[in-house]
Amino acid sequence: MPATIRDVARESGVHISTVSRTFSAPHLVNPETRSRVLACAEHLGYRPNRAARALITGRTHNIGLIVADIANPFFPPLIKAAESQARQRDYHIFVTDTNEDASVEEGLVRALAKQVDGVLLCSPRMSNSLIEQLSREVPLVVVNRQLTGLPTVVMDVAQGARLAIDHLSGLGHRQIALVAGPRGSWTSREIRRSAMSAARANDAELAVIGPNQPTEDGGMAVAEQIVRAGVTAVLAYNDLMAIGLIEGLSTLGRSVPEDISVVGIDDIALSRLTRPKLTTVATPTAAAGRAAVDMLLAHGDDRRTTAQITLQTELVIRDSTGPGPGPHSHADPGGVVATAPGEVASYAKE
Amino acid sequence: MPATIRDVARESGVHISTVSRTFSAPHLVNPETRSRVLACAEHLGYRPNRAARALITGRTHNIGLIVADIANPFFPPLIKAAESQARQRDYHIFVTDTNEDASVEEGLVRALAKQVDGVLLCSPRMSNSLIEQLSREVPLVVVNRQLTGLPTVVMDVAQGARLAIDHLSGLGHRQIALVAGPRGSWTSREIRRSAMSAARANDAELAVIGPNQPTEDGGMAVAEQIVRAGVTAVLAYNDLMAIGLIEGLSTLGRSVPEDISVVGIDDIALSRLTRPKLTTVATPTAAAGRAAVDMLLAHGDDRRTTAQITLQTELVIRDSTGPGPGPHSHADPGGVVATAPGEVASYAKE
DNA sequence: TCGCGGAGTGCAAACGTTTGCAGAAAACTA
DNA sequence: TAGTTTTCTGCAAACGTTTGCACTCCGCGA
Repeated sequence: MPATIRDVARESGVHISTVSRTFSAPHLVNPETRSRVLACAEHLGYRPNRAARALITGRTHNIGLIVADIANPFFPPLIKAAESQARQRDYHIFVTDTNEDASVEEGLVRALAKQVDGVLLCSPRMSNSLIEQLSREVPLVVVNRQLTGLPTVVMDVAQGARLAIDHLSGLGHRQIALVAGPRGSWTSREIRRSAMSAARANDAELAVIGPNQPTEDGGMAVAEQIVRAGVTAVLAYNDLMAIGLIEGLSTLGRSVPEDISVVGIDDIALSRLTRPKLTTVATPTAAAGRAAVDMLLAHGDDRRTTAQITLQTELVIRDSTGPGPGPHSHADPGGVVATAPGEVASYAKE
Repeated sequence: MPATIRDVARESGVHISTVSRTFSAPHLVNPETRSRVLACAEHLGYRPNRAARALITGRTHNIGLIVADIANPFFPPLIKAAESQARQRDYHIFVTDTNEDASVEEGLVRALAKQVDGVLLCSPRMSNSLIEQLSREVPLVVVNRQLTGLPTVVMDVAQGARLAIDHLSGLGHRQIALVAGPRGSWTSREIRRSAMSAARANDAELAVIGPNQPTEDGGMAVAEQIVRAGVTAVLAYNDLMAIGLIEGLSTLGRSVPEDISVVGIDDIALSRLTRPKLTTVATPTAAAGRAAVDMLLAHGDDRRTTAQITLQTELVIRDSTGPGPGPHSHADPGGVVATAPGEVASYAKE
């Protein structure tokens, strides 16, 4: 029913190849003919069928974007940035959600493989080897996990965790808990590794709790363990968990930051709106989205760039952290200036 | 490079049509042949090219889902529900975001048109006539806007607004403000219409403020106007604005609900986590997502169902509303039991 | 006058599938 | 046994594009 290239050709009295060229290589056709063709196309409401085009050219001009949980406010800024970056280059982003489920993830990549020119895999939960295998079926850029041999974009959460622990130690906290993220999360392991070494360096004890669901409920669920552990400060895997935890603590009669200090990670918009406002490690999510799109589109046909990008993080001190029982050091607990969130050009190369 | 149907045919010694049938009509091929073909396919890593298939069948097995703002927590539950509903029927959902921009919206529908079997248009900002025009280019289901002649899914926000105003009036509020949503929003108009008539019925005055951006910032931005208007209660277009507003009021030294009562709409997860917890009108977002997918897929080839579905809403009373200056009526301000959020089968037909 | 080159266009073969039709073989039915 | 149906498979034409090649004109310089 919709007009095809043939209809336009008939109506404008030229061959279909001329119509095709009018759209995909305008300089090859006589301006006069071109405008006639365009007029007919307009009149018939013709739009080139991208699927048919893809069949020939091998490029769909679509990019798949797979996230663990679209309801996690961490992702939307990344998604939006990726979308606008893609749109500028005449690409479309198709977003899908895996429900934090590794097997769904695999199926989605496979399903997407033939309909897109590449996939942005954010915060994957599947195994490294599976990712490597999939990367042979479709160009992949992995976000939030480092993986040799594949193009990746990660945030420097190790630095962030270190800053957070230093901050808490500086406030006099000696008993700190780390609320871990989901199983299979590279970021969670990275945070843990770095937080442990930072705690050791500060003579603090670090109790690791988890793995947990990275949601408000997940945070709320560990409140009791936190209280039982007797810690005076907590670093949570993400802001959502931190917020849930604060809520959970309050129902147990503990207040933040008076009784317990809490630090989140991500700096989602929400963390400015809760009471108390959340101290957190800001991650440049939008920049990550843009960078990922750039990397995917960068290597035109010479497949398999394996550039690795690490984006800086920054500690943002708000109201959910306060002095602990220990001696109050006056080491500067302030934030480190990081990659400006709006700056694409300034990816720090690793 | 990736294996095609021809490779499989060669390897298994049958014609390509047999391979094709092995996948798309297995009952037509001899079990023995079929298993041989499947083995070869497996071995070669063959997956049917959906684009090529779509060219012939005219069905892509994809559905486009366009939302105004993916960062608005109202949408994710709808998206997830739609995704899982679609997945069950072997369809994929492609989500895109318009940044609340009507012109982007139009472009997206057009771009999506050829790559999907239909589009779910959520909370559109464009004109009715444009929507109707687009619906001739691609099957459309409109969510959050009523439109004759097109299949639509809406929430009964009129009822919700009425319940909210009744609740506030019952608490003794006589000067109420309505913080409107964005220009072009059907829902916002509907709320306004209903709230005005409910206010009249309750002998209360209703000041309308807006249109506004439907975000935290949008809510925060009107705090001053609210204070100047001298109202004692507010109904906000959505929870996000309500939360922003509460924050804004607090920086102006007004506390909720002591000085001013605030009611939101949507019942996003977050509204349970802010302090005070938000009184709000719950909308069955997940059910809407499922219903929309069902409607799109329902009319197989007999295009153009024009069923209209209205989902019930429910008032959820939490901590952001309290007694006003006026006489305290004892009319029941309680919530109305509505469509269970998990129930798909129970869409209320209009 | 001839030859040459460039600009514009048409031709037809692809791309990877599906599917109506037809033929062959096998399995029934009478 | 012969006829009839069923089951399976192959053939070839689509689907809507892109693109290398070849052709025709036309203008230009020698």
